[in-house]
Amino acid sequence: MSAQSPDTQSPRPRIRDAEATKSRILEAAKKEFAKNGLEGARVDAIALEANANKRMIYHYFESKERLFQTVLENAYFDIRESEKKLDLDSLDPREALERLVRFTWNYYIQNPEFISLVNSENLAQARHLKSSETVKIVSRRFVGLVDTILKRGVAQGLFRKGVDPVQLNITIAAVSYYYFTNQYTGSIIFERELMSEAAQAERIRFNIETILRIVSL
Amino acid sequence: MSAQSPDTQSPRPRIRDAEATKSRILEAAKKEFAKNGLEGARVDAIALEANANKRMIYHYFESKERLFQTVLENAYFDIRESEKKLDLDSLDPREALERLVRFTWNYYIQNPEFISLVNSENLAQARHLKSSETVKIVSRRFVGLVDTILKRGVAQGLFRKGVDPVQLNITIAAVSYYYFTNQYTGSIIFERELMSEAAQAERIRFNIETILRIVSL
Amino acid sequence: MSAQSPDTQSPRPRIRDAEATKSRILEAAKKEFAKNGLEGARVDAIALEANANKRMIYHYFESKERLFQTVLENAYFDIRESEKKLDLDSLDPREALERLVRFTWNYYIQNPEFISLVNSENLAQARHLKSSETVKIVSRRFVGLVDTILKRGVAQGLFRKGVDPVQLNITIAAVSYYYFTNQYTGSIIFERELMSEAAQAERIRFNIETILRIVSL
Amino acid sequence: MSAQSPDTQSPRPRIRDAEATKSRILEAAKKEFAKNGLEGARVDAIALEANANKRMIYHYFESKERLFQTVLENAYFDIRESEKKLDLDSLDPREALERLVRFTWNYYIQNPEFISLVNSENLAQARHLKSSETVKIVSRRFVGLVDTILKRGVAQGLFRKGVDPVQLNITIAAVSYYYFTNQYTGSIIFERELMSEAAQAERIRFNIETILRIVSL
DNA sequence: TATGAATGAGCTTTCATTCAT
DNA sequence: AATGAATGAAAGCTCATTCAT
Repeated sequence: MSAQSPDTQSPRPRIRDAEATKSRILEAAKKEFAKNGLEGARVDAIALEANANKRMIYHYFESKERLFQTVLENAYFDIRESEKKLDLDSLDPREALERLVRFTWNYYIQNPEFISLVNSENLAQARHLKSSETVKIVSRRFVGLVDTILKRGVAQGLFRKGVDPVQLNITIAAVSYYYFTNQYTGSIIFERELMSEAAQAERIRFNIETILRIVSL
Repeated sequence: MSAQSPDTQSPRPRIRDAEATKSRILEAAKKEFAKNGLEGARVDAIALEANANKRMIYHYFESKERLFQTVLENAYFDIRESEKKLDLDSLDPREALERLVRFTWNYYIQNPEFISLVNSENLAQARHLKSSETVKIVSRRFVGLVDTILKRGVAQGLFRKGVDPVQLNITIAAVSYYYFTNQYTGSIIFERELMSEAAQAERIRFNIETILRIVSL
Repeated sequence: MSAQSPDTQSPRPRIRDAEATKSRILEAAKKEFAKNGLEGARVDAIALEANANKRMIYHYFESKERLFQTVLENAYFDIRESEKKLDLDSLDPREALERLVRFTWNYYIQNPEFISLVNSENLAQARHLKSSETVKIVSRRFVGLVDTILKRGVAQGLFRKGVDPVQLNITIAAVSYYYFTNQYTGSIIFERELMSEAAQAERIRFNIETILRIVSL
Repeated sequence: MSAQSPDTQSPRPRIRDAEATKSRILEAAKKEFAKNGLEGARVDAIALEANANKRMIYHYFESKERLFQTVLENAYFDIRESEKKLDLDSLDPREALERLVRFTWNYYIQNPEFISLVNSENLAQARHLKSSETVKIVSRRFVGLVDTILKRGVAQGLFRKGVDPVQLNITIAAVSYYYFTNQYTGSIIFERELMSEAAQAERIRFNIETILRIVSL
């Protein structure tokens, strides 16, 4: 049981490292919540996957609900951090939009938990996000992104006037998000494999076309 | 919904009417599953709401999982039935698309459970839909709808060629669906009331514009 | 459901025949109780197997417990009736014993439920038999059987004196009964197929030998 | 039975001792299964009797069925352990057989659950034993016991040749086992008190006689 | 006589959480 | 910091039995 000698190299470090334990728990929790939803997730499963003790979860995160909140906040924080690195201001407005659409798509691909977590939070009517200051702060920055691109496009005579940046923002998310979140039912309804490489490439192209047509003169 | 006479709210329908009981259970289950997800839904709560006995649920539907499947099949059946009544073929292709976008929006408004159920099913990786023949059959009809409109539009020189009807179909759903399913987190992220009458009207307009621009020459 | 027209010949007679229904229920109950024990037996399963309505069971037999009692009484009645037909008094005492041993064996083979029912009743500490007059009456006759054979054997100088007929009776039953009731665990413990034709023949021979040795001079 | 000190009956053993808890559960389960059978046994009753939490039962034993399996394996293990201590090889073959018959009898008297558990397992068609390696191993040793005695008896000119040790083994068990398992119905059928001290002594004598007559020249 | 609908009590099992060390 | 033992509440589900026709 406790046969770890302290100085030999252990494959899975039981070293008393609070930060490491916390982050292992968070990683495991993200997976479990994404896979099974808030209600479906099992604290036991998280502890097992995190190679941690169940008691630790309560020690660090107080409750399952709070753990979910932390996972969710981190998820929002991460996506906003990634967006910051896009450097859209240096690009031609049309290319900036295209890059943003591609980025959104790729982010969902590489972080499939994100969508699932957001769905869970919406099922819970965003009750965890409501009390989260962090999320509100990082979100503000993000909404400004599209607004800037639109204004630059209009100034350069490339885009039409009057496009609401929030509506556009929502639509950029929607055309990718929906495709992923509904991939399982969609594959059945449309009797088509929606997640093959080819199908994905086609969808990205379609989405870029859609967004550019929205802003075009 | 059910055959209750409207002015006498029967306190305890001990009437021995299997069909009525079944449909009360289904109605209650739809609500509960929509509100709390598949895992979060409580069989007790369904029985209570249906003014039925828990035992009856198992008698008629075998298990919670099967009950969910039935609810889901009915939901798909209902939306497809409503679409059938749209009579789009008699309209100008542009008007037909507009009506379809509006219909989709209104259906989600009037049947908020639909989105929630579909989300739950996707969390479950569509395992209930997979074994459902009913859904596959009713879906086939529906996919043809947009295809017909597109072809008519192209023939009349109103729409460009080469628009994939499945992609368009998905996009029509996406721009409405996403708005609803993410209304709670969205309201926080965008710091804007997304479900007010005005906000809704604006979104519908934006969506119609989006869809028409996709097909325009 | 109730589409039986009264005058056409129906494959499974739904004719209102109380005796037939009762006996179908009894037959089904015997099987179910034998297979699953008193607790393990399911009233539903009995009704299904009997091609009868569950309500009928309660109509005719009052409760599951009383149904079990009736089944058990019948089982005892049947075995005693069969024994009566053996006509042992006309045989040589040794042959009479042999026939009795063979009969016991064969009865268990042909009525495997008997053993199982008796086991169930013993688990219930014979609480159903206690109140049964029928069983006490038919049993009395039976105990006399062996006593008569023994006396005849002693009189003819074939058997030794002083063998207790009750002990012998018990032993005759024991050497067969145990073999059957423990056939499943026995096959594992002894790593031997106990129920093959050859194994059975061998056991019968051994049992006859055992019983005859008990009484021999 | 367990490690409770004899004079202080501890009202609520909240001691955090996994082994003790497990063995209390096993002891209680043995009683409950013996009394009510596999189906009739109540997990609640076991928890109560074990002075443990119902949750602990599932923690340690996974399911009611597995708990039964463990109880059963232990029961077989215990009887075989006791037999090992008999030291039959040092005795005269006839005395060895007598001792074995007496031992069997006494073991059933002192461990009345054993018979009941075995009966339950046979009702279940030995499905728990099938997957138990432990039982198969301990059984092998036991079967050799009688074989050795028989061979020694034949070598010394005391027993006849050709007696199958397995048949003898079964018969030794049968004449005691049947008496106990059928004590309740037997007392009614034979209208005789079968479990009095005198009745028992008489039965033991009869059984020893029976077994010795089987092997005698 | 016969039946399908309905039920309350209670079953096994699961879960998030807390206790003791 | 870390852990295994323990628990109350409640979940899904099953059962013998009764009701209404």
